[in-house]
Amino acid sequence: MLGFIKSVEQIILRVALDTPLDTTFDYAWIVPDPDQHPILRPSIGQLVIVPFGRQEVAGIVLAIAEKTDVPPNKLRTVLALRSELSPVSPQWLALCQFAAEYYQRPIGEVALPSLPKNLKALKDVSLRRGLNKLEKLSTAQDSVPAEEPRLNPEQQTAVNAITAKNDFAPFLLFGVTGSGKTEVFLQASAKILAQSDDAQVLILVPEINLTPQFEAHIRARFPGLILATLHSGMAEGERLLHWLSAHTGRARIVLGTRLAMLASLPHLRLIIVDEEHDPSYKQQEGLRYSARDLAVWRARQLAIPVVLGSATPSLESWQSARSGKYHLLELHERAVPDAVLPVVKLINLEREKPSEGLTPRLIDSIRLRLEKGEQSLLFLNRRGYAPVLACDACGWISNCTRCTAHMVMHKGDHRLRCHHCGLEQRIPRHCPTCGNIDLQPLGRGTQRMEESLGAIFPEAKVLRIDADSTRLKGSAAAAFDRVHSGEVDILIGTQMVAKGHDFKHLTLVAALNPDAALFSQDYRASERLFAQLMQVAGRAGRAAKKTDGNPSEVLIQTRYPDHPLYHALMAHDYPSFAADLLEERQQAHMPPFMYQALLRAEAKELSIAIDFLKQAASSLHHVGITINDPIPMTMTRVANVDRAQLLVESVSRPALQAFVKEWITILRAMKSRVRWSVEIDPVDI
DNA sequence: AGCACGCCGACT
DNA sequence: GTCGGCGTGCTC
Repeated sequence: MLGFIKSVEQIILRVALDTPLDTTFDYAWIVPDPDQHPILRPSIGQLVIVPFGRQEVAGIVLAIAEKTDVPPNKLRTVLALRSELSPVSPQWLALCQFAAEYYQRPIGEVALPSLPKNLKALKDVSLRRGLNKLEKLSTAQDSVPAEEPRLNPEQQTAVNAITAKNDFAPFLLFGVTGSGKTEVFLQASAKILAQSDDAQVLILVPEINLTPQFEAHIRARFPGLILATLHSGMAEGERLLHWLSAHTGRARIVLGTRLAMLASLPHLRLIIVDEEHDPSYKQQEGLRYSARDLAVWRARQLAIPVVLGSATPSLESWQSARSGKYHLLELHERAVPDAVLPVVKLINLEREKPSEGLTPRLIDSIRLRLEKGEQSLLFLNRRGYAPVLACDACGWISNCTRCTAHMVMHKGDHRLRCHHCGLEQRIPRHCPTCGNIDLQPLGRGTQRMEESLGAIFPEAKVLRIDADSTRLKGSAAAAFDRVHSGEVDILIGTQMVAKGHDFKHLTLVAALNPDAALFSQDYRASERLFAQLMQVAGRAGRAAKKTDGNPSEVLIQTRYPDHPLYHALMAHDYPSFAADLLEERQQAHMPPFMYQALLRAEAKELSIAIDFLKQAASSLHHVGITINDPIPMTMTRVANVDRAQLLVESVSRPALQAFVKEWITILRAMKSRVRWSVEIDPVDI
């Protein structure tokens, strides 16, 4: 009897769980009797199901120990070991560990949310199903790979540099739209994949809409390869399958958005971040990580190359390239056949009065394109019909009752809608305060523009692409297809239309009202505006030269035609624009010459949030750390919650890290009822 | 974060 | 009489 009991061996598993509690959790694992079962020993990186309070949750084994400090009456036993799933690698755990420390969150809150839900399910049926499906994925392929276009010398230099050595090497690939960055990505990938028969390449794009066309490129070029895609728009079953194919090493190329950065990739040999400047690489909730920054860390850890590509790099990356931290690869020419840079012209709104938001010159230009059978793209970064509804008689305006924001008029479904909290109501028939029935929409959104265009050009096919018109799954792709097919004459859209798509029949691009960003509170607004306009301008430029030798045209309606941003844009001169901004940033001690952390606080009343931040500000002082005054956020109230923030700065990243780490401990101990969070390297301030 | 327990207000 | 509000306490 005694002998039998002695043979039951217990070991301790240290497990990471998805909870804000900043610890790991110890569980007992009873090693089954080796006489009856094959020896089943858990290993580090294995997925387990454990009891946690009254719940049962998934966790990851971080360590295995002989004993624990947890009192025996509290120690509970692992419910199940997902041994059919190979453990995640120590390198992947190290990536999560790094992200957890850098962004000041427990590791479980990094590692577990990055796994597909079906993997973490209490029952292992979906995992089994996924693994079965994976088995059946065939690599057999009979189609012939599309031919590799010849590279121009600059592209060739870039490919050679990227693939030159088996070591960490960060590259900034700088080149305008059409300069052939994609081709560099594809051929560098091809080389890396050819170097070993298990190598994996990770390619990140800023948004879901861009995955299909990149996917098409990859499939054409690598027909025999298993490609996994990872983005937030996937069904859970599909996501599990793709994640598994990456994790097991079967997928050789993984294409995805920001969240793909945290995929398990055991044989990762190259990371590519396309449009690296794009703000969507920064997660804006939960763990607020920068996928681009993690890409560079992960590449260093694995001693592999990483390529950041952009026509308008982030100032952070540009500065790193200037300082020699990154290797700059430049593509000057438009490598795509028949492509020339579009001509950028400004239309002075002070001199040319617009009607319905369109100046006569712009209307003439659109008409000209219509007559030639070419497409026009109008860029207006404001969805809805009108940003606000107002009463002329008493001054009432359609403010949201829960936010510091206007409710936007949406004409189609006859509603006022707050874009921040989702509050909706019918458009009132008369003014809620004075009863006046003549309510006026103020300003112009894409819907109203669409309506005006229809009236001015009744013969033209007008298509609107924005978040509202593409709400249904697959409708965005369908809309873009209609543009590609040439069926559409005039395209009106928000920033959704600015990214990625090359429209072959497009020869006119117009920015209708970009000025607002010039004088924004947010010092990054002009950097973003430049990138956005450059990007939207890049949509044009193929068809015109082919037909009549004229380059495509970009028209910008502005009240500030002398603004340096527009001049840099006309000259297609990102480097001098960036040099000016960097000079300003250095003078003003702003990023990338300064590191920042932001403490945000939310409360029912602003004063409560501010008081909390004041208390936080005085709770800790370090040499070399600047603590600014608490300020209400620009949009103070969202969904009936008041928000304020406190910026902390330092020229030293480690000093800032150390400060924040200690600070968070103090803030937790304050036991305030205020909801707060700390963000490292914030982008919206 | 969840989730449960716990003690006070307006309802079938 | 109870359904349910959210305060606070705990999670190996």
